[in-house]
Amino acid sequence: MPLTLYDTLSARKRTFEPLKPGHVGIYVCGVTVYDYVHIGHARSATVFDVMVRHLRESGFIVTYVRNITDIDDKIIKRALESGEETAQVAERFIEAFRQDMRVLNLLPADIEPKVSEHLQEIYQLISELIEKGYAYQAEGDVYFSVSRFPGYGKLSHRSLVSLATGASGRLNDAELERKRDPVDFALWKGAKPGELGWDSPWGRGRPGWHIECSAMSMRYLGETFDIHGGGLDLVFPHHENEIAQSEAATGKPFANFWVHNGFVEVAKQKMSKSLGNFFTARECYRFFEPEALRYFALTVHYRAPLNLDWVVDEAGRVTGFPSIEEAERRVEYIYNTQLRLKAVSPKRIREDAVEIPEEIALFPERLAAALDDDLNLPVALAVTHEFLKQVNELSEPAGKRKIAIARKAVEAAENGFLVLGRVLGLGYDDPSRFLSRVRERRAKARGITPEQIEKAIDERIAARKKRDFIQADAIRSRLAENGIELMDGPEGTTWHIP
RNA sequence: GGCGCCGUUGCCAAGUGGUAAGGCAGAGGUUUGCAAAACCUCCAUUCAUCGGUUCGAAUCCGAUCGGCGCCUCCA
Repeated sequence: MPLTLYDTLSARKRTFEPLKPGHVGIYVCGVTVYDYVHIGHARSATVFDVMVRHLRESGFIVTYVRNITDIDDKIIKRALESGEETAQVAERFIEAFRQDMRVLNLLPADIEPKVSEHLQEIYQLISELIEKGYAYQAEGDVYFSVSRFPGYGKLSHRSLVSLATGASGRLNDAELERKRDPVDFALWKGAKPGELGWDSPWGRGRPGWHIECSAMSMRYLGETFDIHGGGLDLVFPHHENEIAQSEAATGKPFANFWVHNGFVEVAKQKMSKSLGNFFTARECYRFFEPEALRYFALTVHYRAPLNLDWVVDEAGRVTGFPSIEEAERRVEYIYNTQLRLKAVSPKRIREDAVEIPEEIALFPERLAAALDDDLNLPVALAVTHEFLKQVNELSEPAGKRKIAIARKAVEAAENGFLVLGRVLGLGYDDPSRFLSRVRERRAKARGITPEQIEKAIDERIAARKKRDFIQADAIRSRLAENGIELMDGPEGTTWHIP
């Protein structure tokens, strides 16, 4: 079944068809590198990561471009504050950005263009717009003349009239004076003496905010490409302006599909840097695994708001994120299920048995079907859960259920885990390593060392051997008081902290 | 003010014309020395409210109430 995606431009779900059969070009607006990635960026990146993974799993050859904006007023401001060079600030946060993406198991983009390396493309695009009469110089600035582009407003579905009323009164007089129309936007901003700048045909300055995405996307994906993505807050003005610039220059449609993800919300409000209500991803990892954040990002539809909650202690310090911790328990379930499958006794596996539970056999196609439906992430998790449940059913330790299971079923389950890791990017780590990392972090948070727990377990094992269950239970309840749960299995006793 | 989105069980969350997925919490059971984990069963005649269209609506239309987003830097 074909992929459908909600397209902001046409304001409806459309069947996705690539411009070039078998190939997909996708451009996602990345970040401006003046600070660390926050939970909202992580969500956005995860959504598009799953989109790319799903497209690849569906057989498309995908060119995934995610830009880095490394020339921007905020970076300049930041550099001024820290006394660094602008490029240093950018470099520092680019490195941090890449690391943050990596720990979230986000596929690297095929091309990660930086503005600072594409000035030539930007000059050329601006020149073309000036030549065609869509842009004009005003002192050292160059502006795009919005009224010259008839389609302006088609992405954000608003009229020029309504925009004009909103724009006037918000701009400073100096800027307003240079603009022929308040809604016009800068393609090139002239640098004041001493300000950071690059020499251009219009003098020293720096590119306006939107032009880089037009220049770089066209450079790598062509004048018209398949999918352009980003956060909902980029619809206007960023993407609206990109369309205007690009289509004015080429006379061709810019992107075929516009896909926008919803926000992470904090107390029902959008998480954003300007509101200051954000948590950076990296500062939260002492409370949960990055993979938990990834799972959390998949629990709601990509266009819907994702509500973040947290708890604080009396001093007002953050002590946890309940929803993400719940997501982490779900990730633990994935890994525990993997371990149970591995622990199935070979004696139970029969070559001649043929029965494969359909939740296992059909998991890959059900997952694909969920994602084909406008990337329905919660349904993808639901079918994943049904798959995992059935794998657990299959893996019930021998001794409890001595029923033979088909080798084909085991293989289908193993394949299911590969698909899960490949498409949703979940359960890709070494199960034991992941699980012990989680429980050791939780033990540490409770001020207990794994050694102390192991020691208590050894004592309990000795008591159990003597069938001294009173003593054994006493040890167990003492641990339970500290939140530690023991599991007695055929392989011995393990512990975990829920 | 303009444009747009949302309101589903105790909580989270799918479903967008054919009679309510999934998770958490809760209840019962299988298993266990007892537990935990795992699995099984149960858990919304009802989808903010009120009207309308339809054989049929959570899903379409209108009104009302409530929440949010964009219109300015923002994933």
